[in-house]
Amino acid sequence: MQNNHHTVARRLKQLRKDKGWSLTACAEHTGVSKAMLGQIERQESSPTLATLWKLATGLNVSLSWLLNDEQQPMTFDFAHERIQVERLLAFDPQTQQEVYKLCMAEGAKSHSDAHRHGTFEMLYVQSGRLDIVVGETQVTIKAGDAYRFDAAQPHSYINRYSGKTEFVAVINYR
Amino acid sequence: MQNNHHTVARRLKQLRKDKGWSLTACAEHTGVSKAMLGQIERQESSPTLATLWKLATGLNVSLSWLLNDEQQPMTFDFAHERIQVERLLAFDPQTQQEVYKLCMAEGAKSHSDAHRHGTFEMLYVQSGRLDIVVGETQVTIKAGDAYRFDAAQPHSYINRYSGKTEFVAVINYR
DNA sequence: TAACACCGTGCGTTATAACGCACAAATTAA
DNA sequence: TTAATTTGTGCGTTATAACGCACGGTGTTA
Repeated sequence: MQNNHHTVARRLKQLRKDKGWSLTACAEHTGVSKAMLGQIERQESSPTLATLWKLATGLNVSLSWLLNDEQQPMTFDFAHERIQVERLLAFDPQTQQEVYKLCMAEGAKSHSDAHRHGTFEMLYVQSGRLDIVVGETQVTIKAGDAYRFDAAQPHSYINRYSGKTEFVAVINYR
Repeated sequence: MQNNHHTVARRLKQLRKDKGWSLTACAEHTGVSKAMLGQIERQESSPTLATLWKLATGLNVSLSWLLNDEQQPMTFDFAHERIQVERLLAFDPQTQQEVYKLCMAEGAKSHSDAHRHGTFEMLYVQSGRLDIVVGETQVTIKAGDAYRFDAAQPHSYINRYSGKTEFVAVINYR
């Protein structure tokens, strides 16, 4: 049984618990039989797409979310006193997104290892300039501009310019 | 048969065509039988999660992508001369995201109808203040703050404050 | 032209998803 | 405390997913 069955089981159990639904109540809301819900939670059966769709709509979640592994929130290296990090929006399992605002002093540099496949970042530079190095690619973003890249590669933020740089990092996990 | 079956069928056909694979070749790569592949493409059967997983891995795509409809880019109402819109990042099919920067003059208001289920927006206010009305909920965001909401509900942006408001809108489609 | 290879479809068979129902255990109500 | 209700599991039945295989159609080659 692949990871996805495990994920669906975990998600279903959690959602049921959150809503305070018994298998019977959940069956009424989703249109999937109580016995089948039990089988899914115990990973004793591989649900069809039609059944998965019933689950997603009855539980009011997206199929993607129901099938995907929970991602670990990204952690910035907070040890740099020349880099200030403020979390604007916490990681949300529903949207698989988190948002940070960073302020990098002149000369500051921050490196991130590759994240899980499918993760991407969108940066919006509010003031100053920022150099982004993604794999072998280097890009400079100036104030008012945005840049999106595949965060499943090692990447660095560098402020090689005079004065501080302020930017917003939006991270979307897949 | 729900939309998802139609989506899977379309995706499978397209991928097969792109790779130049016959049903036989595709069966060899995915471990799903030729006859079943045909059934899926003709939407004559609802594949199980195990089969979907085989497809996704054999075709080297994510499950999410295989199951989700291609989204249409959002369109802002450009008719308002009191609202300036700049597209920072175009809609990208891979990330299903697009990014805009908006500047709303004092008193300006912009309304959006509900988007497709699963769409969400993240707003970052750079300067000024902004009122967001989502369904029955109203929130005020001030400069430096971010807010995320379900864009599958009708929503409005309103600048009820003196002076202009500048903010970034990040739209993620599901 | 005939022979061959490949293609997608449909059929019958097997495996399993999905169900309704009964039941034991757990929980709640009197 | 007992009785009533609810809960999750397992069983047998039904429906259907998934398969191997045969077949007609198409294209290529000798």
